[in-house]
Amino acid sequence: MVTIRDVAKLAGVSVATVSNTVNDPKRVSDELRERVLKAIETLNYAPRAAARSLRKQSSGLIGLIVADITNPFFTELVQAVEAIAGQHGYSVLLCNSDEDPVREAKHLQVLRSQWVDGIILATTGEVSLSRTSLLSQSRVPVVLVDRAFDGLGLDAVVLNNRLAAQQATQHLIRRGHRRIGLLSGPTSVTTGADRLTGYREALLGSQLPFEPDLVREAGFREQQAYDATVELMRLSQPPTAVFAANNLMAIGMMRALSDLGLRCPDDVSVISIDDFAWANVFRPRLTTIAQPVREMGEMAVRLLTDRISGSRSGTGSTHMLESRLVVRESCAAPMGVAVPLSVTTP
Amino acid sequence: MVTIRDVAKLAGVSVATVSNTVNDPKRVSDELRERVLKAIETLNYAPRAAARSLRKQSSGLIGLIVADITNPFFTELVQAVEAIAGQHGYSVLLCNSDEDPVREAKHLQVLRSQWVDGIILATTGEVSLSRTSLLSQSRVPVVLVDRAFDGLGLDAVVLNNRLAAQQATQHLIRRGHRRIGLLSGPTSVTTGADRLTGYREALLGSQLPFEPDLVREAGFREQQAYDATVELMRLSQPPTAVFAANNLMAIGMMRALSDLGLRCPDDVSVISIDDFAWANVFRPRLTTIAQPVREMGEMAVRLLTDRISGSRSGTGSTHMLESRLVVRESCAAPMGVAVPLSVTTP
DNA sequence: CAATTGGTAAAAAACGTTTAAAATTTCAGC
DNA sequence: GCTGAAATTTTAAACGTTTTTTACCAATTG
Repeated sequence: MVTIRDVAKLAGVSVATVSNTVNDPKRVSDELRERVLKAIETLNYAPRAAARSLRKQSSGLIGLIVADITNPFFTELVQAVEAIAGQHGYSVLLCNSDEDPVREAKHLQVLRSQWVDGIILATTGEVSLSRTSLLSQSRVPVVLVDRAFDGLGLDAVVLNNRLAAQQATQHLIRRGHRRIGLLSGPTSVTTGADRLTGYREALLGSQLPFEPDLVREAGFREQQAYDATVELMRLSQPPTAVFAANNLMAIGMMRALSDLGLRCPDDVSVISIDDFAWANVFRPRLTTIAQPVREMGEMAVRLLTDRISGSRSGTGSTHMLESRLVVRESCAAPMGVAVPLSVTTP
Repeated sequence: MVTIRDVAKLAGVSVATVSNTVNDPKRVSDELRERVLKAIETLNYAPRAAARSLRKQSSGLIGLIVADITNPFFTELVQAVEAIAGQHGYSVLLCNSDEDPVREAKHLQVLRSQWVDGIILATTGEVSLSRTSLLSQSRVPVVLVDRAFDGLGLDAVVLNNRLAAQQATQHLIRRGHRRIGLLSGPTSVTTGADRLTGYREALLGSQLPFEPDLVREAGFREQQAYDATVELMRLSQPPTAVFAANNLMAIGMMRALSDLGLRCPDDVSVISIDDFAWANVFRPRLTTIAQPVREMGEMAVRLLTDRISGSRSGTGSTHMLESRLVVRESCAAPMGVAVPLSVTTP
């Protein structure tokens, strides 16, 4: 184990000089800096983060808690956050709550004792538990991502979920659909509730009735969406199109349709929120509402580092990013309905 | 900021007693322990990891470096490692090298200065650079995963890649194929080289000729596989089946086939290494060779914690896990060839 | 009854840095 | 050459734990 003392001894200077050459090289004369650098090189010295952060009262770590790392949305978020945090000189401590509020709370405890400099949190939404530990825990800056909640004055970066859901629903309406199903997320989390709202607003805007029977809560999960799709399609009057509120549910739905012997988009059209790299390897290629995932990660990191540096303070605000419609092949006109010309070449 | 001193003061004991009740409760009398615990509770005290690890010479952190986190194989590996490391009381510092040896080396530097207790490394294979920094860096235990390399005596947990490639190739052969293409990974990494070897062995075992023209190096990347597929299919005698050496290349291939107007499995059969959650949402559902990803993560963590605790020592060894054939729909008999009965109902 | 033992608690010494304060050197201006 | 200021370097004091050493007290033993 090579410490700063060893370097100092070899270079024939004090430890303070070594520390200075590492942290603020211009404070030390050319000659000594030269000697110190050489000593560091030959000893292959690296300062010990634990000692440094003890003294500096900051760890150089940020915590990232995601709800489900196997969800491509979060995977891409993790990728972006890790890359951008790295550019800012931070390493990231990754936590995966697996949609479990208890695990989320535990992770928060760990992050607290690690004294991370900040936390980016995609909460499970069951905030009762985590909220308290969040609050009680010292002044660690927290930025929410994907899923917001009010009342704590935290910064948040989220999709404009209402508009996104409107976009999706309107796309189906423009294609001529009148009975549009919804695979909804849990309304206890903002992403679930807002997307439901957007769906209703779109219907309303086109003077279409809202039929509760066509809406199924499937918890953002694939298997639940599979089951819900089966139910929907067995209605006496099944929907001619379905809007899935996230990627996992879209996949569950596709699987169900295929097992039911229904063809997409011939028998039923599908659109969903969340684009992902392989959406166009599916058959049919999925029409989706894309989220600017990378920008979300980027913004979250920037908000967080600004909080950490103190250049940002006061109560936080919610930052909304806009979605983008990606038209592929999974939406067609319902059987027997002529498609308006304007839509045939999107 | 509440420190151990504050707790000690409130409980009316020395700091040593507080430390003992936290770390080794049975060393302190019931009465004092009671008082201390209460004080900790009311102050909501959490020991500071930096101070603790400075003194204990261990950080409770393990570093995990993956080559490409958006690759579902690595995503699942990350999930497994994070979960299991958590059970062992470790948090994981996630690093994504993006198949870039330079980034990998940088990450290793960071992990070194963070003094992680151990590292799980899926190396990019370009070891020249990372190898040196690995060697020079102190005695941090390292476990390689997915991709091994010899000469450093490190523990490694990998797939039995030769056998896996044999399985894949033989499956195609049994279906009646005689001209089988290979989308290969770079032979500079073990996974690439071994899977190529397995492919050749399978051909040899069935007295089929090895035709270099049917083998394309596509760097484990989707786009390169796309291009390679186009080339393959434009040969005067194109293959009737192709074995893609990983998931990403299988996807690139499917995309290319579709763009070429070729149907799978009617015109060309496809099999690949790496199963993933959505392989059966693709059309056709992909026949794959599944890796026991979760077990690999589990074993890697166990090897690492054993090294850390010192219960394992000496030069490391390579642990091979076996693959499993998952038959779905992407492999059929070549046109005009009768399929042996034994394979029609796999 | 003195001496030893055993158990519990407190005091104090690390751990390896950074940084404020003190000391030394350098150097310009007179 | 002297003075004071500026630049550079060193000394020493933190940072918050854990752990070794020391102190204390009671009980047991010779």
